[in-house]
Amino acid sequence: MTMKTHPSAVALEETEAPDLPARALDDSSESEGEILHASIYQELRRRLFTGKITPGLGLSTRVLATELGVSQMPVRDALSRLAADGAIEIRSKRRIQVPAMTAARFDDLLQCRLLLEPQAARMAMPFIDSARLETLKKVDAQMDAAIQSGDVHGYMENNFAFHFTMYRALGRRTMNQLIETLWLQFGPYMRVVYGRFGTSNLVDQHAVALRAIETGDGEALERAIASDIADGMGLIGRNGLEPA
Amino acid sequence: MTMKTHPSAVALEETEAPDLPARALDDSSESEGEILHASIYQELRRRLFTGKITPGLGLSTRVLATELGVSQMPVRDALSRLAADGAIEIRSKRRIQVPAMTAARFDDLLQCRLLLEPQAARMAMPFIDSARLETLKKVDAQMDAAIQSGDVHGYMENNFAFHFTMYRALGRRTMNQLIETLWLQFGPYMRVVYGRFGTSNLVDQHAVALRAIETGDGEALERAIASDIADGMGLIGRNGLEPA
DNA sequence: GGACCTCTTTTGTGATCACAGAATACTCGC
DNA sequence: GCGAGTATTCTGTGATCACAAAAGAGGTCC
Repeated sequence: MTMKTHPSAVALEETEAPDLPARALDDSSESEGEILHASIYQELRRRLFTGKITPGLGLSTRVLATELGVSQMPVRDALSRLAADGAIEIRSKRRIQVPAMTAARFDDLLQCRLLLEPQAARMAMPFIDSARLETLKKVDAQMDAAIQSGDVHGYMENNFAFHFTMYRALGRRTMNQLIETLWLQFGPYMRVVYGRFGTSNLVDQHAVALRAIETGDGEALERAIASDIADGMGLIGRNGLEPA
Repeated sequence: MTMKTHPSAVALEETEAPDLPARALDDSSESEGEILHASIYQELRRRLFTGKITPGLGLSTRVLATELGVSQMPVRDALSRLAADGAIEIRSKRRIQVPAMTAARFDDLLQCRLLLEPQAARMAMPFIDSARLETLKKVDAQMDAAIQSGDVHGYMENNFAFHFTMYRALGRRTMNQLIETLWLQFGPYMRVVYGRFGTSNLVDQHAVALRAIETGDGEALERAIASDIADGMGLIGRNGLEPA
């Protein structure tokens, strides 16, 4: 409706989680700020990672387009990519939505996370310099604060930042891509569960991980991340999932 | 150029590897034959899996569109999805191409494969019924024949069929998605290497895997798949990669 | 008063057009 | 003959239009 040629100014925030000091190497940055559909893709990813988009929520190309001030086209492109990631479901001529979580899918995601992330953390450890370690500590502190105050969104953002600050220290593009795919899929669901049950039951395995990094104990880090995943998602699994 | 309204008939072959008797459960089938861009997505995936699209090859929306008899739009959608999978690179206003393989990326892919596929095979083993086992044997025989006759394309198709007949027996959508992402990325490259060095050096670890399945030895199957991956890609790695 | 049918609205999908930038081909000058 | 600069072609990107199908709302009939 009445937006002729290239609106140019799109109110998109940064493509990453907030206050990550230096974006990790590799990463699909380059100069994507100029390409509209790429910006929108990153923006929607961010919303999924941090649970701003909840499952069952109906997404619409036109609605998103007007909301972001662009035409359908770049939104379509972005949604296509997200569909390829498995983050959203585009059912033919019907509605676009975040797929519902089932017990089977949850187990699937959990297993994949346990297969990839502990190993990724262990491999990344040698590349975590003091700067990154400081970042991790700061993020962890912010996450603790969020847990204390019951700030679900803050918790998820900092949890995301913590994990990917580690993984991205390793330059492995494909491995990060796989892990991101997983987060894209369970992110929306975690938000729902945390919103329903609060963050008070969350235990902070990150402290153990930090100690492991400081002492250079790769195996301990691997175990800590595995526990972190199993604990967090185990809590969700018990509470949030109806028997499928 | 002169193709007005919906050409309808698109010369797309099946979305899967050829002569897989029953398409595995789960799988993104539904009724996607009707959606154009989904068909094209599957077609391009097939070409990537089996190495029909080689790295460095320039892809163009318009060229592909006219080749397939459709407009740019569905091709664009399909390419967007493939870009999300990491299978192709869309560099802004430049050209779309299959990313070049580097030693680092190769190691990355290899490591990811070793992390996921042996486990996937092991978990899938209980679900490999006699029908699937027969399929595996047949595919393996065809693969051997392809190796003997130096038929690179036949080898790759049957190798693909062998692995995914196993993985898809397990219904894990996300895990399969991750593995498919990996194959999409190294598929084009394998084709080049095999084409350059022939298939004569290939050893057939599949026979060991088949025996493990028949005897119900999960650990042996896991080891066999790991060896299969390491052998095959190790051969490539030594021969095909220039020092990056 | 409730179930069924119909009409309207909204949706994703595909096609076409327009534009800016990159890559290639071509030409001119040295 | 060759290199540099220019012009043309081709590219992806974004916008707009058109259409069929699905969902929702409304009314009607029993």
